[in-house]
Amino acid sequence: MKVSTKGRYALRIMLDLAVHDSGELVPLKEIAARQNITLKYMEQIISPLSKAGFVQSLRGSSGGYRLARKPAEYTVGDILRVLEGPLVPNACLEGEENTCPRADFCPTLPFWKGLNKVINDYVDSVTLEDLVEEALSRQSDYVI
Amino acid sequence: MKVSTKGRYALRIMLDLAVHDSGELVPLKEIAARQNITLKYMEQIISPLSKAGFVQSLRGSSGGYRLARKPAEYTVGDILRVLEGPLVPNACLEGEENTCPRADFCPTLPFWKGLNKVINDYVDSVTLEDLVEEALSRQSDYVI
DNA sequence: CTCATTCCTATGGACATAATATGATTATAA
DNA sequence: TTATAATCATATTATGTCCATAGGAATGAG
Repeated sequence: MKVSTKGRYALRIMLDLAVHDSGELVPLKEIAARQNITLKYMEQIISPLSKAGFVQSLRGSSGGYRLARKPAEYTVGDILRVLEGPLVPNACLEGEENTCPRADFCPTLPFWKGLNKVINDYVDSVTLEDLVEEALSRQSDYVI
Repeated sequence: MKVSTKGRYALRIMLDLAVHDSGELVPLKEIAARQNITLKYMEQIISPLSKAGFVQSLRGSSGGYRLARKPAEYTVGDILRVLEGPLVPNACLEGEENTCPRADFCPTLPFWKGLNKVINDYVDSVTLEDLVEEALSRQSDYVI
């Protein structure tokens, strides 16, 4: 019942990019230093975010990353799902089709659907901008 | 972000006991046959439930299990936590003390606390009795 | 070109999950 | 008492995921 480190780190990376968003590209090396995460591990985490179009990147010297949209336009759920896949508490809720043979009569299915809903409603109710405000109110030097 | 099979099976076992609660002891063999779970695996799952005082057991011939309380007196969260441990989405929320060195300034901590709250509020808002009603309304022969 | 940076892929250790298996212990029925 | 049927306790094994480390290829600016 845990979110993996990849999901949690993705959130920290996106938040770091949001807090340090000056329009300039931010090299991953800087984020790695601030967040105390190894560069090589961060590359694996930001790659899916880039492929999903959540960040813009430029290779080569003086390259780096920057947010593709405004912080208010990302929900935390959006970000977590890129790294975690669907945030479902039970495999029977995954996929379009009901593959579980018990679906038609399973008495616990409504419970799992309800849990799924409260989780996803919540993570989609918080935006990256909310976290930015939280970060600014908590620490003056923006070192997250 | 998944509940393990042990947690899900625990719920099905408790529900089976609730639906077939006639005051008599129910041998695990019967539940295993109805739920299509191997007896040996079920033994591992019901053992913590028994130690937690959720079910009463009697050994020997014509022994078995029975609920220790009324179905309305168990929340689904109670049952899941016996098998899963605390239902927290992030390790930093576990334990009494704040062991995470980032806790004092971490800008994502309030988000995780909020997620933790909606999850636990929900799982504790549904009781075993609610599932019994769901089961009876879904299938006439009570074979869950 | 040269250097910094993104991008791609592979590898491995640690740990958890999901079973399966074997047998010991206990209590009831006959 | 004896056989039976159930709980209880460990151990083993396969499988998979998580968390990271690593090496190198491609790219772009100066």
